[in-house]
Amino acid sequence: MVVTIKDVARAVNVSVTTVSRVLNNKPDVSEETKKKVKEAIRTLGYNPNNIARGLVLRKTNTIGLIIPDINNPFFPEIVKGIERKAKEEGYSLILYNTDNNKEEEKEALALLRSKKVDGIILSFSLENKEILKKLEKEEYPVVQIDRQIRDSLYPAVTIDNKRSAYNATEYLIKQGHKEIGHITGDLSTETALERLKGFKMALEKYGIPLREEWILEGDYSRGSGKELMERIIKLKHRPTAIFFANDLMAFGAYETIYNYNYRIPEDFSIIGHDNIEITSFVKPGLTTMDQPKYQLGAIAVEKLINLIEKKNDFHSVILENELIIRDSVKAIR
Amino acid sequence: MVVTIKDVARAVNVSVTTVSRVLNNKPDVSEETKKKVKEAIRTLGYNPNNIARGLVLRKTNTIGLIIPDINNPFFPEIVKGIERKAKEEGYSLILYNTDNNKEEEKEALALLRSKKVDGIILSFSLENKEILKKLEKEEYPVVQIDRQIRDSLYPAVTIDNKRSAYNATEYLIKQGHKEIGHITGDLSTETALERLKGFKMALEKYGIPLREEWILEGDYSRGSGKELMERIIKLKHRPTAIFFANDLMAFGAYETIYNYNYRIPEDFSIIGHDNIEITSFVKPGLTTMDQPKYQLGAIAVEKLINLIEKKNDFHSVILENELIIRDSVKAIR
DNA sequence: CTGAAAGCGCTAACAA
DNA sequence: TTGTTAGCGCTTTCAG
Repeated sequence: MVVTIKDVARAVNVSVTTVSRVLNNKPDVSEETKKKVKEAIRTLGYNPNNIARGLVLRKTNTIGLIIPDINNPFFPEIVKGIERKAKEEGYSLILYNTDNNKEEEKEALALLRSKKVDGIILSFSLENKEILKKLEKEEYPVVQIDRQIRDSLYPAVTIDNKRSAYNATEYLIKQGHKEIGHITGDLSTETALERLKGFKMALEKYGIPLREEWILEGDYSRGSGKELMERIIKLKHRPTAIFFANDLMAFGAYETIYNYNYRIPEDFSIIGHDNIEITSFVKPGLTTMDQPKYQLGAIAVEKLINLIEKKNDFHSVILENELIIRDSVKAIR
Repeated sequence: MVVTIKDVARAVNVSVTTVSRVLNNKPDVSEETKKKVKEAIRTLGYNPNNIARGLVLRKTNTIGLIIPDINNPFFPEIVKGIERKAKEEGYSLILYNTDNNKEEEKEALALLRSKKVDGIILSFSLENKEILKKLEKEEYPVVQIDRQIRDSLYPAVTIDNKRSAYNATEYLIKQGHKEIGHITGDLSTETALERLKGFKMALEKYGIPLREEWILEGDYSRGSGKELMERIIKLKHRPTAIFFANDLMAFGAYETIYNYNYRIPEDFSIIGHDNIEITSFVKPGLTTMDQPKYQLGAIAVEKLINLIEKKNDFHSVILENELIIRDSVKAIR
């Protein structure tokens, strides 16, 4: 049988209130009883039932996390930042993986709510923006991470994706490329949309014509990078450089390129996005836009806790990110 | 204000009991009231409070997961298997990352228990075996994954690590290598110990002398692989092949080897362990022992649920795993 | 088919 | 400094 607060009260011959008081370090309890209670707690091996406590306090000290794909190396680092910070602040983490499925997103949300998590950090696709609107009305604490839905008032913790894509593309241009393609992310995410915009902006800025057949929609998966790269290789007229909306797709492209016996960067210059760890130990090293992943996670937790504590901090935060130059882009004249 | 079961009861003018009954699909409630109740639930936007339910039912439908490092690509796949299967079975997942810290392991356990999770899946270091013994006495449902503590009665879901290491080493030998090193994992884990045993067994079986200076203890991190490879390179007499206890350390070694301008596999043959996704897109592709990661996770959930449901299934399961041959091992005569 | 009452383990006024 | 009481939102006897 599991030991409850009653058992320890009985053991020491005090009321449960008193035990509760020492449990929560409240004042107004004599040193002596405090000592006795603590003793009993230890000998009985009492472990407080946080779920009962949660019921009365309306606080579970748990936050929910909904992410698209824990298998995409971009996310584990974010998760780590979230987990670490959350633990530090006394929160546990309930994790849901949606596989980019809109229905799963909804379900996860409902589940998390019925578990009465104190707040939720999520990375949603645009299709579920209505749901966020509803949550807003209830003032349910939510912070968006990586993927922002702009219609929502909920704060987001992201980088400036448009600018980041602009910088990536500009780098290609400054290396002398004039024929540049872009494999986008899943265009039902704001992130992919923004990166596409940034890409186009850069082309326009430098007066480089945009060719629709060089802009292909991927879904952030390695497989889609692989496939789409094949489409590009089969084109009669091919770009000399390609900006991939994430590193994983870029690696998919590596495979295809090698399969066709082409070389990087001699035949195709490749630039990625996210700077996931493996970019550095692939050959050639992938030039990419870094993202402060761990920080993204940690800051999201801070923002969420502010919301939970009614500090009404609805400002989004945009973190700086920089270009990491490695060896996958060739300078041409 | 959040809407409770009382609110819907009041709205339909029935008792909370009745509402509870339709919530849980119990019989003995007329079609008509059922309809009305459901209607009210929808219009009021009622979301059951699972935490209150958990209090009375003594069941949270939540399981805890304690893993060493979500950033090590080996784990996200496991987590995915766990998350998926858990969701399928109606459970949520609380995640704790320990960074291989023994104290964090303990804390996570205590926290999870006070959150009254129905069971726990964990990957622990040997140092905490006493704690597991204690849990056993309380019949707390626990399943071990990847890392097994043999003193514990709790079932483990793993591969046969000794055999796996044996096979890896044997492969090296059959490719003609006679001077073979081994970078172990953190030797406070059973997994690393077993792999070391398997390595030694293979050498012995084939009458190959074991050289202590070629056996170095790592900690499963890329950094340690990098460092230890450097130690090996600085040796006067160097092995021609090295078995790394996991792929991540092998990749660390790749770096060092390239930094010293050596080549793989010409100068060093490398074999890893785990077959994390990136092994295939690194050059040269890393030859390694596969692990059925997703399955490991899914099966652990099954076992845990059996335990939770008192099916008293304490048998460990050992999954098959195979050698994946790529290009990091050279055949020599 | 329906409801009243008790209780899950805990905290928080309020009294004493 | 301590205890009594009520109640968090729900399920479950037990009666009707």
